[in-house]
Amino acid sequence: MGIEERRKREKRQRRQAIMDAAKEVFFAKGLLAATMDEIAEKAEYSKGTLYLYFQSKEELYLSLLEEGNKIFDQIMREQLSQLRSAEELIRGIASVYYNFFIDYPDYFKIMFFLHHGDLQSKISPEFFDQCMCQAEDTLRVIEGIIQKGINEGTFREVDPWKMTLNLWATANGIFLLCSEKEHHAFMKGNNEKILLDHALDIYLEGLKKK
Amino acid sequence: MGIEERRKREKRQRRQAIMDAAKEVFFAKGLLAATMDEIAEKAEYSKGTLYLYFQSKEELYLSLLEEGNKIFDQIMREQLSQLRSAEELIRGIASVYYNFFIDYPDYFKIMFFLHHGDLQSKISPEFFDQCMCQAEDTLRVIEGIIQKGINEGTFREVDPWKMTLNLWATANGIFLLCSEKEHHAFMKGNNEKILLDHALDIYLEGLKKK
Amino acid sequence: MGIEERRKREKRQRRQAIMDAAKEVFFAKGLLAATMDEIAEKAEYSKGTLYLYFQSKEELYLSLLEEGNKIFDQIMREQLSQLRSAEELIRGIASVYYNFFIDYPDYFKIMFFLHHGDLQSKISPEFFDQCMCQAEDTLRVIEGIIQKGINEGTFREVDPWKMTLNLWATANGIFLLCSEKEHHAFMKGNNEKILLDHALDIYLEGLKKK
Amino acid sequence: MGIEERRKREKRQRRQAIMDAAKEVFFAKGLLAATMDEIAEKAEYSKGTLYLYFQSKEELYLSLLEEGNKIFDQIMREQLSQLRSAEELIRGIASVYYNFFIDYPDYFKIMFFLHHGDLQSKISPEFFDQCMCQAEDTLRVIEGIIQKGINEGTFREVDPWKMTLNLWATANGIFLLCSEKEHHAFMKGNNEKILLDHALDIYLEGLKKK
DNA sequence: TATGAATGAGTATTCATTCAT
DNA sequence: TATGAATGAATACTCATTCAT
Repeated sequence: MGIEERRKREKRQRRQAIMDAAKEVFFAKGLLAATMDEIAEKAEYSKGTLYLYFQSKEELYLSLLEEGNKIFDQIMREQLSQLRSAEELIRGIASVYYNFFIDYPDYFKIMFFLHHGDLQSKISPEFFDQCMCQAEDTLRVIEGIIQKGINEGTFREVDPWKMTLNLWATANGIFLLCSEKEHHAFMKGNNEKILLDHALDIYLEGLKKK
Repeated sequence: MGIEERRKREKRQRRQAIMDAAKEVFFAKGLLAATMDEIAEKAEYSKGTLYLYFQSKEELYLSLLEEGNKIFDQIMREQLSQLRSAEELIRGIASVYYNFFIDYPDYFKIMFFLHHGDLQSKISPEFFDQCMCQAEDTLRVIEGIIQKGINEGTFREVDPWKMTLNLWATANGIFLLCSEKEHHAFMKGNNEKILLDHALDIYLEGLKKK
Repeated sequence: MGIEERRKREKRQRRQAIMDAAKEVFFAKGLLAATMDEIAEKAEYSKGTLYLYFQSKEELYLSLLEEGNKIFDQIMREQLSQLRSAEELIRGIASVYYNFFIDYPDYFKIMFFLHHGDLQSKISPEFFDQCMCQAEDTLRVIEGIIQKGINEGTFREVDPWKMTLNLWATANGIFLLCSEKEHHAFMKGNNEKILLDHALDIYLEGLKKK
Repeated sequence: MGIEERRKREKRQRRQAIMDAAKEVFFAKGLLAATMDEIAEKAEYSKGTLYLYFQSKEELYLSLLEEGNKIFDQIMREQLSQLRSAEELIRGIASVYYNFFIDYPDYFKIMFFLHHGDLQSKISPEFFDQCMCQAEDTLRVIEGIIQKGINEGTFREVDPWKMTLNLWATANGIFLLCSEKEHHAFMKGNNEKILLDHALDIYLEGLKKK
């Protein structure tokens, strides 16, 4: 009885171990430059074993994406239950996004650079769409919050969807900037948190009704 | 004398022809997936010839980056000569950046994705630094403009450097968003220009002294 | 006792089940392209189990050959008991060979293509000899029949062994031709049976004493 | 002037050298078991070089087939110019086929076992058809000779096409038999030539009008 | 200077075989 | 006895780089 369960659990664990190794390698090198050899070595399994769990390099890569999406989805949902004022909600969602970026930088970057390299040609359009839709669902929540702010008279009458895209683009731009340039002198004293908060300060000031 | 000159000019032209071919291929396929064979074919030179002008695939790639930096630098300088109000300057620089993105999408993306995966390990730190410094020079100009706005009493007393980074990150985030998601339903009716203008509207509204 | 017997019987049955699966796969794909995975799946046993019954892929393949030889031997023997005229016997044996080809195409082709490429290097010479000897025994029967025809004055004084080899080669040539070319226009209206009968007509006409 | 020519000639020679090495390996091991590594080693070129001349293992294999077809075609044509009696022509063509088998055993076997392995799936149907048609053209010549013999009153009124297929199948069966069994005791004193002549003796005796 | 021919290390993937349970 | 998990050697094919001409 327990034997079957144990096997399944162990199988899941091995699968996860491979994914963990893959995450490191894919993030460090990118999809194309990463090699199954290196992943296998890092996972401490033979290359053949990798193919028992994933049909191809691409499938392995995509499995990480899926995992990232799921994790973000869950975190999001937990936070959304605590509704407050529009401004607080905006800052709250930014905070969730920031935390995800900090806690799961690998996932974030894999998700973010999905487009890069030759994955696109090997990704099934269905899967790609699925990712987009998941993302849009989340963004629509933000749009709703801005609309709420407008309705309540807190915010000026801006286009809530444009504003949503601006917020998202800004957060991504900041994270990207910090990832790339974090070691550079001109970033001194600034990090994702500080810059994101600063951007929100200005944005919210610009949004508020006077 | 004239002979010497002609030779140099021809040499420069051949080098440029190779870079032009490389640009197309690198942009279409990315650094790793692009092959010297394909670049050679497109340039209508033999593969061997490529190595007379560039020591390696990576050097060829980097030469494009350098070129992009130079072009942007020049455009920037031309615009900076026409100084006006702080707000106009901010919008002006955004416009320059936007035009560069539109006119030279290849350069922009090569510059922008420099960090991602492939190249990182092969780039010489010196070269990386050089790029950073060039970028910082430009950003310091923006900082100066914001400072000017504050001094003149147009803008609130924000941290001009943080604001600069925010603006840059936002523009990049928007361009990236539009590149990746341009074909998706939720981007309908929005493009780089519209979103960038919208972001500036809100930012500038938030920046202005009341 | 009964237990022991049942076990042996079951063991034999499992062995046979594996061989049946192997037959399908080997015939469909050939020795090299067939995989133990596929055979295991078709046999509904694990790959490991296959190795309990057969030491290697090649041994499994050869076991089929042996089986084919045995079956042919048995059919042959049954027919040989009904001796009649030399011509009838020749046609009878051709008919047996034809029926074997039709009823057991898998065995036939495995036997027939034993020599080709793949297996040669891995077959033990002893096993190969064993097959040859089995074949020779059968051919000697045919030789005997021709000799009988000569002795009885039915056939001309030909070399009975050469004639035997001719008959065998002709039958094999026809079967091979039909296997390979059966779908081609120029085979229209002809098949193994028709061509074999036609060849026998001419051969027997040429053999008969005038 | 001569430089270009020399290059072409050398290129052809290198191509031929690779084909010669491939012939040996393919014949010894079969399509599937042969490796590009081994062919490269035998040809004394690097594996990469092979791919400069042939796009794939299969293309290399097929190039041999094509070569074989051409050679046989040419030999055939030369012999056909010397028309004589029907019986002589039959024996003449048999002789040509025999000589081809002796002189080009590699080609013969590659052509003959075209069907084997997984080539069929990778061969373009056009190419396959082309081979068939070439073969049919030759066979139609034999058919014509038999018809001629019938018309002249030399041969009995048999189906000339069936007879043609019989002759072809018999020759192939004999060559196959001799290839496989040449080292075996029961083949002693017999070879392709002897058996083919013997088969023709009987066939022609059976064909002749009495 | 320009070329095209050659190279060989590198990559994803497969599969017969082994072995602990 | 039966399994399924793991292995690693093998294989076709690629491509940046070199070099003789």
